[in-house]
Parts: sequence; structure tokens; C-alpha cells
Amino acid sequence: MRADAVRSRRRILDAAREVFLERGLDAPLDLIVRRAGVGPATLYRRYPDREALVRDLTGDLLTRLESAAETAAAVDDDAFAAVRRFVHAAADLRMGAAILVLLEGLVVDEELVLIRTRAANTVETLIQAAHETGRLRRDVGMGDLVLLSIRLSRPLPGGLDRLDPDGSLLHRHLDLALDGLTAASSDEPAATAGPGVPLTFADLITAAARPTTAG
Amino acid sequence: MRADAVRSRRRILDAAREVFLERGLDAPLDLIVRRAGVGPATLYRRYPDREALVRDLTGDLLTRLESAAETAAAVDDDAFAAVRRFVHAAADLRMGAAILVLLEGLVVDEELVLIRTRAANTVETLIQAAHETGRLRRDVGMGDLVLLSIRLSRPLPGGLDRLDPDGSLLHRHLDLALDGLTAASSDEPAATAGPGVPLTFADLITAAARPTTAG
DNA sequence: CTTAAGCGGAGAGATTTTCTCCGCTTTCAG
DNA sequence: CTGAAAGCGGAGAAAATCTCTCCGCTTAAG
Repeated sequence: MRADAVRSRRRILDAAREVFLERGLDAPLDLIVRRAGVGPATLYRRYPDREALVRDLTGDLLTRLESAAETAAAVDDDAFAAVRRFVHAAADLRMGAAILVLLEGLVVDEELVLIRTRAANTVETLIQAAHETGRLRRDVGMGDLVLLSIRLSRPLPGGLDRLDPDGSLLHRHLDLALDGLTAASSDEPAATAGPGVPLTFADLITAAARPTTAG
Repeated sequence: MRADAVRSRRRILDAAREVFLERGLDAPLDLIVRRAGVGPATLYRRYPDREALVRDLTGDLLTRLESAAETAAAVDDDAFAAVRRFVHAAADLRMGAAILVLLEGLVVDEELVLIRTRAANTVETLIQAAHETGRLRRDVGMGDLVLLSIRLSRPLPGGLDRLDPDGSLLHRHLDLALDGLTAASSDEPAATAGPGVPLTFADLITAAARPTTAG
């Protein structure tokens, strides 16, 4: 693959992630083209249709996500610290794009499902370990963490993103929120949230699966 | 005002809030019409242009928001509980719409600014009281709370909203996150987030103000 | 029961979006 | 350095979407 082609692909993928997050998966490709600073032909040449683009973007993000999970598991001794690291990394990748895109029902691709499963397993292991150390609330599951990461890292409308040009506010808010997910110790009055049911990754997938076959 | 007109207005306003949150302030009015289940003429008859709609929506939400703040202040003895109640109420109203709309630069209307200021003052009082009880972290300001409420209550793309048909998950996550905003007591190991600077409401306004006069 | 206010659908006109053709530029192997 | 193949961007036609109005029917309220 030629060097300039690689560059274009990266630009398009980055732009697509932002635009899809801001405007939804059916945003005009035109916007992506403009944000990427490439000509329309460059996009259409590589991706014959919208789905091809979505597929490539998903694969890209999932791969990076999985490697983030592995890094987190390898670097931190403490399981909760590893979870924390992973959530931050996921937010940096704007995992929301991967998830929403992945689950919009477009992807039946076996290879992607494989990557997804592998990433999910790695993270699940991390979370179980954190549960066992007692630092992570038992009623907080992977679904909760994923949702948290999606919500806090999603681009905001109305220029509010200017509040956080370098992402430091995002990470600060993530840290604060993560503190709310720690298990209450016996004498800690802070945790006022009642007990609940952990949200699993499978819950997310089920929810996002288009009700195509239903009815 | 005739009863069916009142009903139409309510439908349109509710639909507009959702659509603006999902697609941004320049979403097609057509979508709003469709979601509201009314004819296009019904919208255009009441609102000659987009701005009129935005203005009415903003006023509606801000008024309700202010009354939520007052209720919270009146009902709860504990200041932190009042803040908590207010944040939940704000999320129910999808405050995000009010804020984004307010701040997208459209509103120069004196009346709206007045309502906004009144609402902000009420909330600010609540927050200061919560700071003084020592239960709310000093480095968490109104801007942080507003942002949190916006982020957690914003509609999600890709069918993920099906996870939470009745809003209970939203409130659960809010509670968890709010627990992260409590002040660390001397022997509490949970709060790992380092100290930071509180985000004020003014910060939000400044950030969102369109750089119209700039340049 | 009258009457005026309000409603929704059809659709013309304007705008936006998709997608391709083609001449110019960049990469890279030899 | 040079040639050839791969890649690029802009212009713009065709299709799709969006805006906004006219008008005959329905509903509310006195």
C-alpha cells in the first residue's frame, strides 16, 4: 500500500469516527470527506459503500481496543488499577464509535466477531479480578463500564467540547466517576447508590441488535 | 389556547428536544414533525422559523429546570441530598437540550437570560451548601455537575437506549457517579482522583458562546 | 349547533448528498 | 533520476432530502 494511501485511510477513519459519533451512523459521507480534508473520490475509491467504511472503522477500533486491554492487564499489578487504565484508554479511542458501529446490526462479519469476542474476554477477566480484590463494586459489570466510557468520551454538541481541548477534563471526570464505582467499605458513608444488577457486555449486544428478524 | 393546540405544542417540544439532542441543533425539522406525529403545517404555523422553536423549547426547559432546583432546595434538609435530587431531576428533563440550545449562540433574548440566571443562582446556592457540609468535593463545581447530567442523560446512538426503557439505569449510573463526587474522608481509600479545579457555569457559557464577534 | 381555530397531507421548489469522470500529482522500483 | 502506475482532488450530473405553503377536513368551545 502506497504511503499516501495509508495517510488518506487514517484521515478518513479518524474523521469518520468523529462524524459518526456526532451525527449518527447515517451521517452524510460528505461531512467525513470534508473533515478528513480529502476529495470525495478518495473515499469512494477505497470504500464502495457506507458499509465497507463502517466495517473498516470497526475493525480498526476493535483491534486497538483489544491491545489496550492487553496492555492494561500486563502493566498494572492491581486489578482495579488495570480496569481504570483500560477505561481511560477506551475513552481515548472513543470506544463509543466501535460499539455503536459494531452493534448497529451491520456487522455479521465473522472476523470482526472474533476480534470483538477476544477483546471482551480480556476485559471480562480484568473485571472479574477487580471484583475479587473487592475494590470494584460487584454490581458493576462490563456493560456499565463500557456505557460510562461511551458517555463520557462522546463529543458534545454546541461547542461545549472547547471546554476540554486536550482531554484532561475527560480523564478527570472519568476518575471521579470511577471512584463512585468502588466498593463501599464497611465504614464508608460515601456510597449512597443502592445495590443493583451489573450490566453485561451481552446486554449491550442484545440491546443494540436491530430488531430485524423480530415482528 | 385551544386544547388540541396545547397538545400539539407539547408533542412538538418533546420531539424537538430529543431530535436536537440526537442530531444537533440543525437537525431537519422534518424529523421533529415525524417524531411528534403531527403534520408539517402544525409546526410551521406555530413557529415561523427554526429560531422561534428553539426559543420556545429553551424557555420551556429552563422554567422547568428552575422549578426543579427550587423543589430540591425545599424538600431536602441535607444539602448534598438536594444536589443529588436536582441532578436527577435535571437528567429527567434532559437538561442537555436546554444547555446546548441556550448556548449555541442563538439566545440573546433578555427574558431567557433572566430565567437562566435565576436557575443558575438557585443551583449555585445548593452547591455551596453541599460544599460546606463537606460531603461534596470542593473541586467539583456546577459546571461539572451540569456536564455530568448532560452526558449521562443524552440519548445514545445505535439502539443502545433500549437498555433503559424506563430511565432506571440512568438514575442508577447517576447515583454511582455522584458517589464519586463525594469528598474523601480522612480514612477513605476509594477516592483516587487527584484534586482538580471546579468547572463553573460561567465556564460552560464561555465555551459554548459562538465565536461570532471574535476574529 | 355554529363558527372559528386548528389539523394533516400533497407536493413545488430549494438545498443537500451521492458518486463518477478525468486531468494532475505523488510514490517508488529500477 | 526517471518512468510508469497508483493515487489524488475538483467539478458537476443525478438522486435524495428538506423546507414551507395551500387547502379541504376535523375538532374544540361557546
